[in-house]
Amino acid sequence: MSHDAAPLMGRRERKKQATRAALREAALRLAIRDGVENLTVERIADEADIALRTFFNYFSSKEEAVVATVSSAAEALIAEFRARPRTESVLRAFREAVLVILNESDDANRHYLAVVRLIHRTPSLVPQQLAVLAAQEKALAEAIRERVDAAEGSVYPAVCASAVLAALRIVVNQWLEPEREPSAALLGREVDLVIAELAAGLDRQRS
Amino acid sequence: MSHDAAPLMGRRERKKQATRAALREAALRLAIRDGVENLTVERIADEADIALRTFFNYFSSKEEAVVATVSSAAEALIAEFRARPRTESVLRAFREAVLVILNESDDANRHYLAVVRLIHRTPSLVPQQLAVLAAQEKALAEAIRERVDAAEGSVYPAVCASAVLAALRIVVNQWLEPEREPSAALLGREVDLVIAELAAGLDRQRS
DNA sequence: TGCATTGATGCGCGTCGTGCAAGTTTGATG
DNA sequence: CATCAAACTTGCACGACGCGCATCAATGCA
Repeated sequence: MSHDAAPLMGRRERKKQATRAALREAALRLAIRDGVENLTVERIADEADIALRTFFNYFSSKEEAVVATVSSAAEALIAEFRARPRTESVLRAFREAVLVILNESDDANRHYLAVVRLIHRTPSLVPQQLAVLAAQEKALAEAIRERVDAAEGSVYPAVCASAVLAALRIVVNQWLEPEREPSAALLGREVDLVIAELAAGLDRQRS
Repeated sequence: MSHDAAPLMGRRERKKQATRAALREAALRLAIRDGVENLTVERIADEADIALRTFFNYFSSKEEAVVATVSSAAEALIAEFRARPRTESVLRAFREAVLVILNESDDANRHYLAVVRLIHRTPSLVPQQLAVLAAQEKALAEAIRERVDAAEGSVYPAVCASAVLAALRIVVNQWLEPEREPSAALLGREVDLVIAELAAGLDRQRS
């Protein structure tokens, strides 16, 4: 998406990013292979050929390293959301952003799905995932606030951001609940449905 | 609300509850006094006069013990929600349940506010809080599903539960952002506003 | 080339979290 | 009431964790 900008960062910054990425990928690979419970920081550091102590300069726990991928995905999603034309409403823009991300199917995307699957079978990672999402909620809320030009004290941006991310998370989780093909089309339909619900309002009565 | 039922639990279960409560309250007290970072499991165990090893029979980390109070509060809220008459719509019933809980102002309530304040000034606890909320989301989603008699595969209950809990969390957080009186009335008004937004739908355009 | 900044690494220490094997309390049974 | 099994508490030990600190190496700049 936005990497290897030549003189944007010097050798220093590039090496940092490389180290971080190496640790992130090593953590994910080992976590998938052996399970998070049979995973030590030392193994991750060895796999990435980084000193044990250095690991903690980048991540404060192995869980953080494993889940770091979803942070990247969320950032990409929010960037896409910001890039949508201002004529689109909030939910519309979000829907389009999700579909764009889904149809990219590059490395980041596959890594993201791998992490989500891993989290799905490793409940102990859920807190970490939620922590990452919560951090991104702030960013998304700010983007929403700008889009609708809401007042400072309004709770709408925060609530909308939270609801929308939660809805996406729920749909994705349900989507990989049974054994399914990685049918992006089906997931896209589910996204449309849930966004329609958010738009229509969440109140209901016994039918 | 529903305690000390005489022969509902034998001495065994009662002692377990007492131990758990003692640890929970000791953890909260020390965390408020010294800050979560200057807090060790050993100190908590000593304060509650429980063996260090025994602590881990109840909680797997000090954070879990500190945040355990919000779990109780959420359970009480959901129980109240379930008790609302079925003629009330989902959001209406939730609003009433929140107001009932807010106006109780018993010990549990004060403890809950204390925990929220603590989390508010201790970002490292947010993941734990979200984990607890996520666990309760399932219960609330099930309650919502029963209320509206939704189908099994529907995402509405989960999305609604998540959105509603997130909205409540956001409102409470914003409510204790500046120095305010513990004015339950003001909080009640904010709850009404945010629930009205959820009911009206979350889509918006630049005005 | 010399120098200041910043990251990488090794070391040490206190804490964490848990398996294991006792000892103790509880509730049930005859 | 005596006895027993299940469940809970506790101490012990051990590996892993997370970080402060000092040191070395790499980088960017004048």
